[in-house]
Amino acid sequence: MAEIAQVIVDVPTMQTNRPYTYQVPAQFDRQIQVGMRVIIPFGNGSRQVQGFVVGLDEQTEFDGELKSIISIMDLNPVLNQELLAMSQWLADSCYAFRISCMHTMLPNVMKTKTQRYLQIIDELSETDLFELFHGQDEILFDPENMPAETVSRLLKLKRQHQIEVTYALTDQAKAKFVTSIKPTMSFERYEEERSLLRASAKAQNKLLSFLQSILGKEMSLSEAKEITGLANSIFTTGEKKQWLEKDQLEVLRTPQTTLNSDNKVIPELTADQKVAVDAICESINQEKTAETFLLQGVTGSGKTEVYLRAIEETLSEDKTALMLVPEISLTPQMVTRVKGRFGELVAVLHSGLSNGERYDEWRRIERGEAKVVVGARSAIFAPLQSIGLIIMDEEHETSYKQDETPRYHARNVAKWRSEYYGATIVLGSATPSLESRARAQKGVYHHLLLPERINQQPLPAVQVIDMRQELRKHAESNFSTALLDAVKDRISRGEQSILMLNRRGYSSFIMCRDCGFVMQCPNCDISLTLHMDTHTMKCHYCGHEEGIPKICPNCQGHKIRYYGTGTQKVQEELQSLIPDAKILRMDVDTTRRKGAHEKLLNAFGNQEADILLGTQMIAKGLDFPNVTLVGVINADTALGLPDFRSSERTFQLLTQVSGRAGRADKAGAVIVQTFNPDHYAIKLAQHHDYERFFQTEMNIRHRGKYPPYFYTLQISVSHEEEVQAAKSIMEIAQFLKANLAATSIILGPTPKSIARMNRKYYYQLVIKYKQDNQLHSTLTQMMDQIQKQSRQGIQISIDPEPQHFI
DNA sequence: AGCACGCCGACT
DNA sequence: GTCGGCGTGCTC
Repeated sequence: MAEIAQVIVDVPTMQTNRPYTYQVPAQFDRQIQVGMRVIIPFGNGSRQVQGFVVGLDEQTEFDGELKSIISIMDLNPVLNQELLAMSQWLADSCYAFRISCMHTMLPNVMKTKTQRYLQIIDELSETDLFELFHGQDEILFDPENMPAETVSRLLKLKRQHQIEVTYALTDQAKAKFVTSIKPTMSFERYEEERSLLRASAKAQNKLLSFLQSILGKEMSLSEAKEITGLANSIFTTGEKKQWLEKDQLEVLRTPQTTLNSDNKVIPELTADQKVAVDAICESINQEKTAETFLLQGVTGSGKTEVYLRAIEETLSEDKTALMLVPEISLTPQMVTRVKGRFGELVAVLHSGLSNGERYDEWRRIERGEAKVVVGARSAIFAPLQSIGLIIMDEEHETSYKQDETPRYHARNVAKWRSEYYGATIVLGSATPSLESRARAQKGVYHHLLLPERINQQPLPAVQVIDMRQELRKHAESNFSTALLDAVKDRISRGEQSILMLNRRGYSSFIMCRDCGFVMQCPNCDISLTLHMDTHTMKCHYCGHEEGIPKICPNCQGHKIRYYGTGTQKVQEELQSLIPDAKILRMDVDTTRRKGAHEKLLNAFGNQEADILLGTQMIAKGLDFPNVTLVGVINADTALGLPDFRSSERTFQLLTQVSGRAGRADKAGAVIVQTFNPDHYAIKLAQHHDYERFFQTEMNIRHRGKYPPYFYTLQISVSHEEEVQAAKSIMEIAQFLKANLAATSIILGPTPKSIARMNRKYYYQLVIKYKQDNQLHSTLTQMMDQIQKQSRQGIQISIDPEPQHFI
C-alpha cells in the first residue's frame, strides 16, 4: 500500500487552514516523517509551495486525484511531536492559521523563498526574444519590479503556451561550512617526510610538526593558519604532497561571549532565598507535576540566584531548563552570568542574532547540545526536550505578549509546555501582574517571597514633586527645582544620575501659532513627530517622512513652532540648565544601530557621563553602582490613557526605576515629577507598597469587571473606507450579542484611538467574559463569515487578552 | 497567496 | 469582433 501524507501548506488563509492529502512517491517511501518540510504542487498550474507533514497514513478519505510530493526538505523532522501538537493548540487559542503558528515556532530560515522563472518552450519572435528574454531561454519572473507593459507581454506569451512558469523554492536553512584540514599520516611517516626536506624548507618543516601535533583531529584552515602563521600556499603544498586532506567542516555561528571566571563565585543564599530554592527544587524533583511558583522579590533581592540554583537542580535531574527574560534585560552581563555558571550548555536566543546565528543556536538546542536556553519571548518555542523548568523573569512585562498574529502570550505557552512535560514554572517579578498575583492568592500558584534586598539596604526614599505647584512657581520647564538641585549635587560629588522620560503620548510635533495647524500624516490620523537629527517630520506608525515646513501649509503664516517633549528637547533644556553636565541620551533614535545600545550603557558604566537620559528602556535591569539618583520627569503620561491597566503600568514602572538607585554601598534617592501626586499608583509606588496597590487595584478591577475577574478579547476590523469598517464591526457586534452567553459583556464598538493607519480605518470592540462555552465556536464562525468579505477589503483580527486597549 | 476562469467595457 | 480589466472560486 502506498504511503499518503497529510500536509499543512504554506498558504496563510482561512480556506487553506487545514491539512491537504498527498501521495508519497515510491522514491520517498518510508523516508518521510511527521514534522518534516516538503515541497508540494498546490493549485492549478504548476505552482509549488512549502508544506509541513503532519500525518502519515495508508489510505485517505479524500476521493479525488492525489498529487505527489515533489521533494523532502529535511533529513530529520524540524517539528517534533510536542511542537506539532502545540502548533494546533496555539492556532486554536490565538485564532491564527496553523501555518503561521508553525513558522512562529521555527527560525526564520525555515521559510522558503519562492522564485519564479519564465522558460521558453516554443519559438519566440526575434523582438520578444531580445526585448523580453535578452537572448536567453530563461529569465527571472518578478512582476513587482518589472514594467507593467513587460509583464502583460509576458503573460500573453504564457497564455499562448509559448513560455511557461517554473518554480524554485530555496531553503535558507543551510549550515555554514569552512575549509578544514586533516592530517593523513602517522607520526613516523611525517618524520620520514621531514628527513626528505631540504634544510631551507622551513615552512614545510613547520607544517609537518604542526600536523604531527594535531594527529587524528580536524581543524579549520583559518584556525591552522592563525596558529602556525603559515601562508595558504604552504597548506596547498601540503595537500599536494598528501600530508593533509582538505575537507568541508560544519561550523556553528555561535556568537562569541567572553567568559570571565570571576562569575564562577557562587554566592551564599539568604534564608528567604533558601526557602524559595528548596520549594522549587522539590517540585522539580517530582516527576510529572506541573506546578507554578510566583517568586515575588523586590529589586535586588536575588531572584536571579534562585533561578540559577533551580536550573542547576534541573540539570542534575537530567532535564532541560528554559529561562525567559524581556528583550531589554537580555544584556551581555546577564548572559555572561548564566554562561559563567553553565558554560557550553547554554544557548542564547535574542533579537540581535542574524538568521544564520539563530538557526545554529536552534540546532544546538534541537540536537540536545544545549540544555539551558535563555531568551526573549519567542525562545519559549525552543526545541528543548524533557523540559524540567521554565523561568519567566519580570513576568509582568507586556513584551511577553506578541502584538502581531499569532498573538500568543509566552506565559500561556509556558503553561502548555509545563503540562506536557510535567515541568515546574517559576514566574519572577518585583511587581507581579495582577493576574498572577491573584492566582497566587487563590492558591493556584505557590507564592514565594523575597522581601529583603541582599545587601540589607533599604529601598531608596522616593520624593514626589507636584508639578502643578512647580509651574506656579516658575516658568514652564521640564525640571523642578528639587530635581535640578539633586542632579547638580550628584555631579559635584562625582556620582551619576538616571533620568527617565515617559515617552508614551509625549512626542514633539510642530504647530502653527497663527492658525493652530498641526502637521499630520497623510496615511494615518496622527501628528507627525519632529526628528531633529534627520531634520524631518516622521510618522511613528507607517514611517512616512517629509521635510520640516518653514511656512504653514494651511495659512502660509511664518509662525511655525515646536511643541511637545522628546528626549532630545529635554536633553537640550537640561544642557542649558546645567551647562557642564555630560549627558548621554538613550532612546529609539540613538539606539537604532546594532550595538549602539550596549555602547551607550558601557560608556555610562565607565562613568563617561554624569547623566543618562532616556525612555522606558533605561528602567529595566541596569545595574550601575555609582548611580545614586533616579529622576522620573513625567510619571503620569500613561495615567491619562484610556486603558484599565494604566495604573498598573505606572506603578510597575515607578517601582522598577526606583530599584535602579543606590544598589551598592551608597544610598540612593528617587525623585518623581507628576501632575497627579495624589494618584494611588504614584503614592503606593512612593512607599514601595505592592500589597496595598494590589488590594486597591483588585477592588477597582472587580467593580469594573476587568481582568483578573473577567477575561478580555478584542476584535478589530479595518477597511480603506470608514463606512465599510464601521458597518462591518456593527454587524459583528449584532452577531455576537445574539450568540454569546448572557454573562458576557460587549464594549463598543468604537473607532480605534488612532482611527486611521496606513490608509485604513480601524474599528474595534472588546468582549469581557467570565465563562463562555459558545465563545470559541461563535468567533470561529464569525471569522469564516468575514473571510468571505475579505475580497472587498475587510480585514479582521482577534486578540485574546490584549495588552493595549488604545 | 496566486492562479484560472468568466463576464463586461473600449480598442485595433 | 478581440483584448484585458478585475470579481469569484479553488487549491489534496
